[in-house]
Amino acid sequence: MEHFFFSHMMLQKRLDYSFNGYQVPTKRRATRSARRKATFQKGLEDNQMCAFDLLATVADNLLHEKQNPSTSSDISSEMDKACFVKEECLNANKPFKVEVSDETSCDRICQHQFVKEEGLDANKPFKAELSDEGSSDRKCFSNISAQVYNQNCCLKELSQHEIDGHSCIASIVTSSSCSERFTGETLVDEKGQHRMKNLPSKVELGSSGCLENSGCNLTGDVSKVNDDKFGKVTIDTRNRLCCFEDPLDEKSPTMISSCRNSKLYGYDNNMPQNSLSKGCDNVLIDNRDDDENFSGCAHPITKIKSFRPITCIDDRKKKKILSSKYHKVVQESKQDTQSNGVVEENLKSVYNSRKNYYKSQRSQMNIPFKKRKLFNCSSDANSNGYNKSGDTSYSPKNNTNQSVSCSSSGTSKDQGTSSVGHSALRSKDSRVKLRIKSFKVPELFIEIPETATIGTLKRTVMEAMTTVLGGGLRVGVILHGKKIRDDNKTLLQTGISHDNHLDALGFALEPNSSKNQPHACSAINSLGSASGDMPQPLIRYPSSPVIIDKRIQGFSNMLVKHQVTGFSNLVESDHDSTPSPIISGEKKMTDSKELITVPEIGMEALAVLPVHQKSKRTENAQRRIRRPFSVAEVEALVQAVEKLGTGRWRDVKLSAFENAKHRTYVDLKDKWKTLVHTARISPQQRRGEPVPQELLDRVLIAHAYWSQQQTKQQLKHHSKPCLLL
DNA sequence: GTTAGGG
DNA sequence: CCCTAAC
Repeated sequence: MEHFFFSHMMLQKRLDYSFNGYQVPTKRRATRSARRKATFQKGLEDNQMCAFDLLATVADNLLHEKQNPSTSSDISSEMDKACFVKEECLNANKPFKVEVSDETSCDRICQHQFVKEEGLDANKPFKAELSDEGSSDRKCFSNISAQVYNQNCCLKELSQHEIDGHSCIASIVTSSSCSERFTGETLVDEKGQHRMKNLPSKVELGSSGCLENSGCNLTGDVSKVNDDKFGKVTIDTRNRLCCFEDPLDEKSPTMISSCRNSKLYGYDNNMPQNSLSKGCDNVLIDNRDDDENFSGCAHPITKIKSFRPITCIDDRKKKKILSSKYHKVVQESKQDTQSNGVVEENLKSVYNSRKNYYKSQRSQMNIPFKKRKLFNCSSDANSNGYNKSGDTSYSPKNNTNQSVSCSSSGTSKDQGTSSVGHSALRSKDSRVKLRIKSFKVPELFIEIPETATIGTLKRTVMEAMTTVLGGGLRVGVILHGKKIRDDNKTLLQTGISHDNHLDALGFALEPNSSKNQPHACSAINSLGSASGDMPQPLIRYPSSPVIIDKRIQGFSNMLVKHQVTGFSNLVESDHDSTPSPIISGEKKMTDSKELITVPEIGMEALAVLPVHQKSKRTENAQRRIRRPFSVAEVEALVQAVEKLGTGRWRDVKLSAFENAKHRTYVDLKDKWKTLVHTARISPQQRRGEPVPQELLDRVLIAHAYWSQQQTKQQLKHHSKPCLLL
C-alpha cells in the first residue's frame, strides 16, 4: 500500500487541497426531508450551520442510541417535543445551548436535543471571534479546540489537561452571543441508580463578558515542543495525555487549543473556522504514541507540519492492517470500540431508532440516510473524530433560565447534601447549560491529480466529507482534557456542574466505529472516472493519510459547493465530472483496495475515511419518496387487476398507470400486496388514507379469483404429465 | 426486463 | 419502497 501510494505520488503530480474545519454539510438525500432541508438551506449561506446540523444530528443519533427501552417512551415523547431549530441559527453565528441536567450522565450531554427557547433575549455579541488575520495558514486547526469559559472561571487556568479524547474536540465557549437559545432536553438517566441527588444546579455558564479575559492556559505536565510566532504552542503530551482505552484512539492526535485571549471560533462566515485569532494562544497538544507517531492535527502556520502518511504505525500493526481483510478489521475495531461501551449499541440503536429519528426530525437535520446500510457497511469504519470540532459555549449571563450559576453548582458538589432550597432549585433548574457553538469538520487533505476534473475534485472532497460524517460519530465529553468515559456518571459527579470544571469542558466528535469497509469502492465505480488513465484522487487526513479511491467520489462535489456557494444545490452533478466511468480491470481494483486499506492505518493515528460502497449507493440512489396511493389509484389498480389478474403487473402498469411515471409495476404489485393485506385486517388496524371497503372487497374477490386461476394453472401443469402417463 | 416475495 | 432471487 505504501508502495502504491508512493509510486503514485511520484508519478502523478498532484494538487493538494486541504480543507479545514468544514462545517458539516448536510445529506444528500433527495427525500422529502432532504428537500425540505434544501429549502430550508436555501437561504443558508453560512457554513456554520452545517456544523449545527451535524451536531444536532449527532446528538439526536446518540440520543436514540442511548435510549433505554425502559425510558424510550419518555425520550421519544421528548423527542417529539424537541426540535432542532436551525433556522434561527442560520444567519447567525450563534451558538446554541445545550441544557443538561446535572443528573444527566456525562455521555448524555451529547445526546441532547436542542430546543430553542424563544424567550431568549439576545445575548451580547460574541466577542470572542477569532480573527483570521493571523493567516490563512492557520486553518490547520482541524481538531478542535475547546475551551470552556465560565464566567467565574475565565481567568482560571486549567491546571491539567489530560487528553485522551479523540482528535476533535468541540470547544465550549462562553459566549452568549446567540440570540437564540437552545436548550437541550434533559434526558432521563438511563440508570436510575446512577442518579445522584443533585443539587440544584442549574448552571448557566458562559459569559460573553469574560471572553476577553478568559484565559485558559494549559499547564501541567505538558512540555512545550513548539512555539510558533502566533503563539501556538504545540505540546507533546505523549502517552501521558492518552487515556484511551481504545488502542486506535490512542493514536489519534488530540489537540487542544486554548485561547488565551478568549478569542474563539466565531460563527462568522468569513472567519476561517479553523483559525484562531492572533491574539490567541493556541496550544496544540499532540497526543502521540511515540515519537515516531507524531501526527499533529493542527497545522498552525505552515501546512501540515506533521503529516505522515503511514509511518505512524508500528510494524506489527501495519502488517496486520495490510493483511487483514476489511471485515476483520471492522470487527476488531468494533471490539475496540466496544470497550468504550458504546459503539455497537449505538450503531444498532441508531438504526433501530430510525423511525423515531425521523419523527423528531423537524429540524430537517437528516443525516441519516439509510442508517442501516450505513452502519452495516461502513459506519464502523468511520473517521475518527477527525471530523469536526465544535464549540460549546456557556452563557454566563443570566438569561432567563440561568438562574443558578456556577456558584450554586459548586455547592451542589456535595451530592449527599441537598438542602431544601436546593431541591427547589433543582426541580426546575438543575441543568447545566452548554452552548455548543459549532462542530467542525476537521481538516481534510485531498490529493488529486491535476488532470482530474473539477467534478472529480468535488466528488472527492464530498466523499471525504461524507465518509467522515456519515461514518458514524459519537460525542465524547472531555473535561480538563480528560475524556470522561463513564457514561453513567452524572454531570454532578463528574464535576461538570461545578464552576471549577466548566471551563474545561469540551466535546469531541469521535468515530463511532473504527474501521473501513473493504469493498467500499466497488459501488463507487459508477461515479467515477476512475479509470486507468485517470489518476486517482487521494484524500487523506493530515496525520494519517487516508486515501480514497477515486471511485468513491460520489459526494465530493457537495462539499466543494458547499464551500463555495453554500448549501443550495449541493447535490449536483456529474456532468462536470470525469467522463470515463468504468474501471478497467482487476488491477485497478487491486489498487483501490490497497488504497482503501490505507485508512486503516490512519485509523490508528487519526481519522479514516471510510469508504463504503453502500454509502455511495445511498448517495446515488436515494430512496424514492413515499407516495401513498390515492383512492382513485387504488380503484384503477383494482380494476386493472380484476381484468388482467395478478401476475401481469407490467400489463397492469401499462393499462392503468401508464402515465404515472412514479408508479412502477413493482409498485403496483406491492400495492396490491398491501391491499390484500389491508383487506384482511380489521379496519382498526388499517392506517393511512382509508380505502373504501367496497374496493377492499373487490380486492379480496379479485385476489381470490386470480389465485384460484393461478392454482388451476399449476394443477393443469402438473396434472398434464399425469394424464399423459 | 419481469415476477414474486421477503424485508 | 427496497432488494433480490429466479426466470
